[in-house]
Amino acid sequence: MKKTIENISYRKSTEELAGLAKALGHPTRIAILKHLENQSCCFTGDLVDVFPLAQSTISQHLKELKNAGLIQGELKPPKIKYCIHQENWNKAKLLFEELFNSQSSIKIEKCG
Amino acid sequence: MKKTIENISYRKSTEELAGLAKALGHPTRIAILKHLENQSCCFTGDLVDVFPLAQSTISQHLKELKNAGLIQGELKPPKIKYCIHQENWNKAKLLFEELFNSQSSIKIEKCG
DNA sequence: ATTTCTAATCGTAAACATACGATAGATATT
DNA sequence: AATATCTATCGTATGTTTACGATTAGAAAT
Repeated sequence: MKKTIENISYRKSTEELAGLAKALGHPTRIAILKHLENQSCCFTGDLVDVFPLAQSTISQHLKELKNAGLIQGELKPPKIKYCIHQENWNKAKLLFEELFNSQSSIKIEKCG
Repeated sequence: MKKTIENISYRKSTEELAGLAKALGHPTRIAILKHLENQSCCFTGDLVDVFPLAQSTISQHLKELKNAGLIQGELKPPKIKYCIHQENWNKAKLLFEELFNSQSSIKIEKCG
């Protein structure tokens, strides 16, 4: 990003969808989510055993998923239990569905 | 990426989904796709008028969408007509559906 | 042949992402 | 109080992305 151009603004749903997609845009994070879907929840340590990555790296990925709202962490001292954030997960699902299903049949044919 | 670790390999569908999500992970590219859905197709030049971005930047975004397989370009000299790649679009749709719907009810409860 | 039009590519700067090890903080256990 | 455990955060190196302007390439029209 060369220019510190005043940022282009898009519709809220566009920004949201892009943000979610970005969070999903790494295989490790997809794998973590798939793991959570089977598992109902897990701890950081579990994932460190599953993936050949440093604990700090896993933690970083979890943070991104949490920032995107896709997962939530619950304190279970001394551990932290991560689960899918069901409400946001459903919202995300809807946003993707909207993208993939919204091809209007009334298309503006501008092309030759 | 500090380490030139021999790359972790994930299941094919995980890699594919992550790749697609990454391509969707920028608001400009989401907006381009939404535009294509209404429009049935468009030319690079059209998008340059719609978005306050340089022509080279738009072209770059189109390239990424093309690499991800989400759009295709058809030569209409001297222009190039871009459309949604319907077959891959449907595949992508399925992969996301699979992610969002696959929460197994038989969850392995490992958590306290 | 020259000009015009469209879009890709090149070169580049700045920002962001991904990985690591090391360290710090919070809570149990001893 | 001291120790052990778990996880987040810091600092850092390296690779990738995003933006730009300039240039190039291809086709059509003059």
